[in-house]
Parts: sequence; C-alpha cells; structure tokens
Amino acid sequence: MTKASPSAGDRKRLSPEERRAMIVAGATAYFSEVGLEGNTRALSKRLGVTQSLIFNYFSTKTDLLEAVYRAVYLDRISPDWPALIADRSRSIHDRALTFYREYTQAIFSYEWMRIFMFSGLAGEELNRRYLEHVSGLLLRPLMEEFRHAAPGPKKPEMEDIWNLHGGIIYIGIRRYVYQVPCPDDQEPAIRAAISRFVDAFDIPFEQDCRTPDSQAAAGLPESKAQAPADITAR
Amino acid sequence: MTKASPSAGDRKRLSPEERRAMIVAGATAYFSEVGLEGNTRALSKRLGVTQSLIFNYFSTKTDLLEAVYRAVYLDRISPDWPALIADRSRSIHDRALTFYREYTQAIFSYEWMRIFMFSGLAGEELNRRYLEHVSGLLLRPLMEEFRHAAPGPKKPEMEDIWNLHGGIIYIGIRRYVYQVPCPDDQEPAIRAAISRFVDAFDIPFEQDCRTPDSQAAAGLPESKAQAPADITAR
DNA sequence: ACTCTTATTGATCAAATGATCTATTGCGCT
DNA sequence: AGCGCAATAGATCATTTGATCAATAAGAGT
Repeated sequence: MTKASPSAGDRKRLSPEERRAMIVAGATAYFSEVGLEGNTRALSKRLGVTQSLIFNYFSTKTDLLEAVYRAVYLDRISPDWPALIADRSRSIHDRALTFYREYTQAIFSYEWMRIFMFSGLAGEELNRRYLEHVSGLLLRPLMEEFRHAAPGPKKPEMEDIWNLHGGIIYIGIRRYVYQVPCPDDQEPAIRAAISRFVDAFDIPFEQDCRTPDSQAAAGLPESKAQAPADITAR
Repeated sequence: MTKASPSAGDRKRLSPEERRAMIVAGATAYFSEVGLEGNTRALSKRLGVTQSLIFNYFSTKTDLLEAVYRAVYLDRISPDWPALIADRSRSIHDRALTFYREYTQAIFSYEWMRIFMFSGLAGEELNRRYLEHVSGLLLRPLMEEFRHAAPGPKKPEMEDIWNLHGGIIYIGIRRYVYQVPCPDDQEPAIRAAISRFVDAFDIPFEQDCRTPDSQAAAGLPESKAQAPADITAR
C-alpha cells in the first residue's frame, strides 16, 4: 500500500497556497476515482494529512468540490478555438480536424472525463454552463462554417454537429468512464469521422474557402490576446 | 410534496412478490435520480414503507442494487437483433436504421441511461459484460455487414462502428445524463447519421445485398424461438 | 538558541446511515 | 367471528462521516 498516515512524525508545514493546491490536486484525483460522494477521511489518508486539515482550507466539502470543479474546468477551453474555427483561410476539413485534435487532447483525461460525468449526473449547474459554452461558441460556429463550405443545398443542422461531436467524445467515454479497451491513438478514428462528415456535405477535400463575404476572420494568423474562457466565473 | 410516511395507519400487506417488485421499481427510479449512493431511508419514504422493510426483502443494500441492475439490464437487448443485422435480404442501410431505431427505443430512458452511467463509473462488472455483448454480438456483425455491402476497398473498422454508435448514444447522454435540451424526436438525427455512414463507404441506397455467399441468414423472416440475451446471468 | 506565529494534529461531536430485532397488525383460512 | 401466520412498523445499534476546537510543533525571524 501507499505510505500515508501523517502520524508518523513526518509533519510538514507548507505555505497555505501550496497546501491548498496540494489538497485540490489530491481531491481531484480522489473524487475522479470514487465519485463526488467520496469521504474526506479517505482523501486525507491519500494526501498524508489529517482529515481536519482539509477543513482548515475548505470550510465545507461542497467548498472543496467547487475548488475541484474550478481546477478541472478552468483553462480547458482554449480562447483560440473560436478564431481557429472561423479562419476561412484554411479548409473546414483542416479546421475541424485541428480543433478536435486539440479539444480531445484537452479533455481526454481520466480526471476530466470522470469529474465531468459525475458532476453531470449530479445536475451541476457548471456542467450545463460548460455545454452551453461549447455549443454556442464552438459547435454552432463550426456548423456555420460547414454550412458555408457546403456547395450544395445539403447543409448540416446542429443535431448533425452534435452527432459528429458525440461520436468523438464517446471515445473518451469508453476509455475513461466505461474503462473498456480502446486504441491508444484515437486520431485515426477522429480523422475518419471528420472525413465522413465533410464528404457527406460534398465539401471538396483541400478546398480553400476564402470568399468575398469572409471579411471577418480574414487575416489573423495569431490572435494572442484573447480573453480566456472562464466557465467557472459566477 | 408526495404523500409518503407509512405511519399514517395505511399499512398495506402485499404478497412478497408484489412487494419485492415494488421495491425494485422504486429503487430503480430513486437510484437513477440520486445515484447509487442514495440512502435507504429516503428510498423507503418514497415507497411509503419503513426503512427496515427493505431489509426484509434484500439482506443488504448491495443486494438491492444488484436486483436493480438485473431489472434494468434484463430484456433490454432483443434476441432478434443479431438476425436482423444479418438479414441480407434487406439493405444494410435499412437494417442499421431499424436496429438503431429499436435499440434507442430500448435504452433511451431516464432510468436506463443513468443507471448505466452510474454503474459504469462505479466500474461494475455488469457494464463491461454488457458492452462486450453489444460489441461482439451486435456491433461486430454490423461491421461485417457494412464491409460486405461496401463495393470498394474502403471498408469500416470497429472504431468506425463505435463512432457511429457513439454519435447516436450521445443523444441519450445529452438528454438523460447532462439533461440539456434535445429534440423530442431523435429519429431524424439517427437517420442522417446512418445515411452519412452508408454513403461514406459508397454503399448504394436501396441496395439488395443478397449474394452467393450469403448462405447464413438467407430466409428467416421471423426467427421466433431465440434464446433471450441474459446479460445478468452469472 | 530562543521566540512567536500559525500550520497541523488529535480528540470529539452530532447527524446520517446500513443493518438488526422485537412488537404490531393486516388478512387468508376455518 | 375468530385464529394464526407472516408482512410491516418502530425502536435501536454500530459505523461512518462532515465538521469543530483546543493542543502541538514546524520553521521563519531575530
């Protein structure tokens, strides 16, 4: 078993900031494993501190969980993605692939996937806000770009985008929620899914979509000073 | 509030079978709402019986949960689906659509979706067995049929099938796990997803796939005496 | 080396919770 | 109507668990 038990005389004083961060990190790992109803005693044992110490930094367990949510959700959504999606100097195929490569890289982790599921099942407000954010700032624009790139009358609706999205996210669900064997590299599957989607709307392969009405995101290859997307703000 | 409290003199004697079924039904509803860590007192209150009564029918809470699993998982997978998928007298497009129409009809419910998620996160053995069952007896055959129907060299792998599957299941996850607004009728989205998939492998629309080597499932329009798929058997 | 601040511990409380046991009473049977 | 079985209720126990608080000691400043 892992060494724990703070009673072995190895009492160590950390600065409040360090200790707080350490507790949040441990709590994130712990709660992502056992669920949000995990108890503070088991957590404290894993941290190698007393249970009461936790309540010196978080007045209540709910408080601690909110800190975990913030730590997990914060900075998960890159502020660059809206610009990436809107960048019509690149093909929509390329943009979608890049976006999902980066997005899955950001959220496909044991901790994120499971905390998100646990809090989703618990009906957390934060989850709904997150999904609204993803929907409004990423998926809807993505749909608009697909619609713009589609040459024919056949254009995707939001439900089609959700289908593309869900098919990709489901890889992470299989791996981290159901914990069934999955290929280590999910990129080929994602690439194939996006290709199928692009093809379904007759969008030519290496198409450059720069058109007269693409005034918006015409020439900003590196938008650096984007406001970060803080989902956790109240 | 809902009337509960058995102390109001309205004591009612049920047969053990009835009472047991009633408790399992109530427990399924309750645990699907609050999670598997819901407590027996709140459950008993909803049932309108005393907490101790539950332990007359289930020696332990784990026992009760297993009864819930059985009730939820049992008869969810139709024994007819393998034959449906293998029926090459129908186009693969038609078969896939019929299968997913029936499959989503079977599992898209608040209780099933959430109990499955809760038990999946808890690492329940039953979940893994269920997924293996779906994978081996439904999705792999579905892939084989797609591969058989695909005229060109481009043929789906299991990951492609999982992508199709996941995109459809994700509708239920959105609705019942995340509980975000969804279209009431998911059929158009499912239909579109399957059409995209079929098209991606150049499978002609109303194709009849009956070929020389389709000896297996040639002429059984109504296979009645199929052994039920009992996932819960130990 | 000493002091003093405060991070940390250990003991403890109160409520919640799974489980047990005996007393009650609904209801089928005669 | 009355008997007797057994379904149900009510009281209770032993843990677990979130939360509190006074006592301890690590470590920075002098």
